[in-house]
Amino acid sequence: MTIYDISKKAGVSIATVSRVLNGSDKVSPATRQKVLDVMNECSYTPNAFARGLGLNTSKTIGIMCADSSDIYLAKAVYYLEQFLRKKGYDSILSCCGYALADKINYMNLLLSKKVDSIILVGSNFVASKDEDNTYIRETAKKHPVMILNADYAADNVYCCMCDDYQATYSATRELILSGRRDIVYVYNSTSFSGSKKLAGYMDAVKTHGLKCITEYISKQFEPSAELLEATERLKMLHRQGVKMDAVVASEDSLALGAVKFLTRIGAKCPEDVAVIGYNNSILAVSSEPELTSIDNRLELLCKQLVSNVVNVLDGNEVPSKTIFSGLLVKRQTT
Amino acid sequence: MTIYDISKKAGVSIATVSRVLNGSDKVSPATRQKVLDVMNECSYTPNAFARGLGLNTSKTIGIMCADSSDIYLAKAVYYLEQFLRKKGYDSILSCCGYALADKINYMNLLLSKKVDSIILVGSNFVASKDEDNTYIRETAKKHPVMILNADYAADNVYCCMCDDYQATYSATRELILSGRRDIVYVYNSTSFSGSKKLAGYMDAVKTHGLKCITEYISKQFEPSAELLEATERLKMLHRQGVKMDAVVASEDSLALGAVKFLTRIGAKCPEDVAVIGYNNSILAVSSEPELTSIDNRLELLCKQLVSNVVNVLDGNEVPSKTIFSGLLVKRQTT
DNA sequence: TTGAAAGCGCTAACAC
DNA sequence: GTGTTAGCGCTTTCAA
Repeated sequence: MTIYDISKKAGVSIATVSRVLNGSDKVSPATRQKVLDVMNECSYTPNAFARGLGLNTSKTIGIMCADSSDIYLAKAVYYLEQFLRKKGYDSILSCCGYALADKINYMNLLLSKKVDSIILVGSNFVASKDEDNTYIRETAKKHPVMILNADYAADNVYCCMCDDYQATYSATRELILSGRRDIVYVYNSTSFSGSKKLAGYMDAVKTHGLKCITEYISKQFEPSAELLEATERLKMLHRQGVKMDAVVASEDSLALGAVKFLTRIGAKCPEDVAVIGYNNSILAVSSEPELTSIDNRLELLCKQLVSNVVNVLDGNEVPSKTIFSGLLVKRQTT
Repeated sequence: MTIYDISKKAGVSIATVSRVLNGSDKVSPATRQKVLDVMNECSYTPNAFARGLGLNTSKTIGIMCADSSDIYLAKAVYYLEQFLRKKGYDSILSCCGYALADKINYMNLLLSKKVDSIILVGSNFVASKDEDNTYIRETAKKHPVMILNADYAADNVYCCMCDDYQATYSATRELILSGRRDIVYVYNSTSFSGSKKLAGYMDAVKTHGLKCITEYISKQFEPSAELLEATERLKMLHRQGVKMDAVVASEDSLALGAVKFLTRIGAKCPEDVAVIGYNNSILAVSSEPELTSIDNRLELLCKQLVSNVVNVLDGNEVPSKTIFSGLLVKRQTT
């Protein structure tokens, strides 16, 4: 069923059908209704290829993320898809892992599908060596690139992020002000936002004349493995006689690892040791005791980001960076 | 950069360029190389719209799920995307919620994008009233429909599922054989797989002359809310004097609710009460004690499903149903 | 082995 | 308000 069939049945030209299709106001109500009726009757749907071929736009946005099964990224993808759809855009998802070569590869694939823009979900897309970001700049020459949770300055690149530095700084400071002195920081990422969080912790601790105790746990495929690893590492620290009365973690899963560690050694949380996680995910609530966690406003970020893409594509002026503050959600571990 | 530009630069016709593009063997090696060189030099990528317009196929699969932020569904989407990409297909994601009207709506949107097939993730797509499944049958007339975790028999519909009935039956029976007598079942879904699980529990309990104690918790937007609700419900049951020495749950989150309940009332797990969850998600490991959980072989299911779509699209014969057995992963709560 | 040309379904500029 | 027509970039007969 094509525009030609409809035009024939309705006794009008294909141009008129097209006008009705695109809501042009240069069609008389009577004609419009006639065409609409025929369309309905035939349950006609326009062919996206033909339209795309002419317009060179697909009303489709490419979403790239390393791993959409990660609780946090999954939530981001979900919000993005929802908001985009409300604005009339479809989303093509591409999970590209953490390797640069794959990122480039998958990005090209997406581009060949004629997406109107690309959203990079997660700070792992921005490398510290700037030459590794060439693929972003290249793509941005043709299509706007939106980045969630990373800071990258380049033409036609727009970032939405949470102030992870400030959030971690404040949370750590709050622990200190409530009398904690030996605060361990457990983290699993050195990405842009990863290092911001780390810096927030370090500055807070140093400013108050305390010392940094950090444990780095390398990224593993299963987050549950990282959780268990965190438990083990803290146990080791404990065995070595390292004192601690608080743990701040860069992810809820790691914070749960800390809670598990405390249970294992029979320490009380929060009386003996306080724990703060990050992301305010379901893990925070599932824990016993429930986890105090930093909420980095994912929904807000996604909403803003989508509003930004749409604006950019409509040719409007859009800020190159949008920054929200994090929120400390207090529960039982502090 | 189009096929015309390339043909001009290479001094051949567009037909030849097209042949090279599609790996036809009716091109002389010399010509092929010449064309390939020009393509490389210009870093040419074919236009997906133009190709799609001619061929009426997009090498793209539509993935529909109610909510991709659900831990389980997110994982499924992830696996599907990965496996599809390996086979050269892209995925358009569509999160359509639980309302029938939206399902239909979003499915039409996907179809207008000319996806080659549609994958329905989760048994909530199959309604018990068969008239509500008309949209599936209609779509299947034109495109193969693949369903993950539900059983629906119709032309051109292919299902991959886990034997949820058997898995729950076996798990419950194992509890009974180890001496448990008062087994509570907590669930939050009456979808196809939801009712299979329920039936598995009920049959196991009845077969052994024990009585059913079930608690239904209605679906809520935040899984953490369901978790807390489970805790409350069990507390109420407990206050009413209902005896229980085991809890089987239809989801890990609900099982964690049970664990939380036990902690709250000071009961020991598994000594006083055993707990079994479902999905073997990260929640199972994050819990303290760690949760025994039924693994419903998601990765395997997704792999099989993708292999099935590809085969159907290639015109090969494919079984209409593929069923895997669940796996009880024993941890500390039993 | 190669080329010419028709056609896929739609949009938009232009003419009436 | 409505119709005619020229593309958009590719695949695929059909001829050569």
